[in-house]
Amino acid sequence: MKTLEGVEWAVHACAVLAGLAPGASLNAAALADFHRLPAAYMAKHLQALVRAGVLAASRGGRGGYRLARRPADISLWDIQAAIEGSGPSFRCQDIRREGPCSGFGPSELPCDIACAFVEAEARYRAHLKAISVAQITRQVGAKLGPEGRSRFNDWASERGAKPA
Amino acid sequence: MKTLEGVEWAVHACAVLAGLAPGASLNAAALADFHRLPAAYMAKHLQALVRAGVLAASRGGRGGYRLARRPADISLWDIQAAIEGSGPSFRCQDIRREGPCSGFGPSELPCDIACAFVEAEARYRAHLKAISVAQITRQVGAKLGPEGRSRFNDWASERGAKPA
DNA sequence: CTCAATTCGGATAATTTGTATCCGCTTAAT
DNA sequence: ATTAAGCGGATACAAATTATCCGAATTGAG
Repeated sequence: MKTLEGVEWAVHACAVLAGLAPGASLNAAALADFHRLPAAYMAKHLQALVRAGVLAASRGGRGGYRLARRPADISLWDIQAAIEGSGPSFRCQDIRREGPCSGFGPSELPCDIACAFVEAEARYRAHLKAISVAQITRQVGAKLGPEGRSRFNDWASERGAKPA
Repeated sequence: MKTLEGVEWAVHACAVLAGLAPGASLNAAALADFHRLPAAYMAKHLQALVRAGVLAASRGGRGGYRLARRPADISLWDIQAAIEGSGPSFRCQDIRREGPCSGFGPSELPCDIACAFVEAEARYRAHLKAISVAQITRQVGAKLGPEGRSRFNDWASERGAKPA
């Protein structure tokens, strides 16, 4: 039950993109460098976000990554699912089917233990689904203050992306 | 974000113990054999449950594991925490501290991204905390039916544990 | 009271998973 | 044509998970 650190990277990357002008893009090297992360590995996560439909990529000179839809329509769950997969965390092995009591009671009925964990996960996901990248970017931007936001815009311009 | 399979084993083991007479115990070999699981590895998980105060162990001949408190007072979260630890799943690396915008805004304030994930985890845990081993055992027992419950009691007796 | 059987407990090995990098290929702008 | 950039696969490396073994402690019988 550990969240992969790639999820943290991916959310931060999406938050940066959401802080640019709508439709603006940055390449993998820039997104990695903003947080001083290894570019090669960050690129792999960005590819996963593209496969999941969270980001869109443009190849060739002056290419890069941009959000595939509006920041308000991208949830934290979308990002986590892109990196870790959307399958259940609790994978019921149905060990109840083995042993002296197997065969008693309808085996079609779901395992009560698995149900409990699946429901708990549903609540986890529901909370992340309710939080958008737009919200995150707004909160982070507010904490940065005017000077920090200005610094961010300068950085984006240097990297060839149009600031918000 | 994968739940360790040991959690499933541990919950099933606790559910079995909760189906016995109050205070009755079973050894690691018996608890593993009930679901046809490797005894040596099951024993390791049972030890973790003891360290967490969920189970109590007795050594020597006729020893074994028993619930450390009433089934109604043991939650699924207690068991998961015993196996996986109670620390947060999302471990914020504070990567926001690096890069061109570091130092802007009060660094003492928590990272909004980490907060969102921590809150989602809290909802996950809250649901598991609300479900007791007693509930699980009741549901599983109901599904087993009279014949299945009788089979379970016979098995427990063979293994030297007093049935409920 | 000793001895042997039993059982837990910690240390140890094997396997899988996650982390990270590199290279060839395709694509697009200049 | 040349350069910039993403894409996918192959490949090391590190860490966590899975699994097993052997010693220490306890009980009960003789």
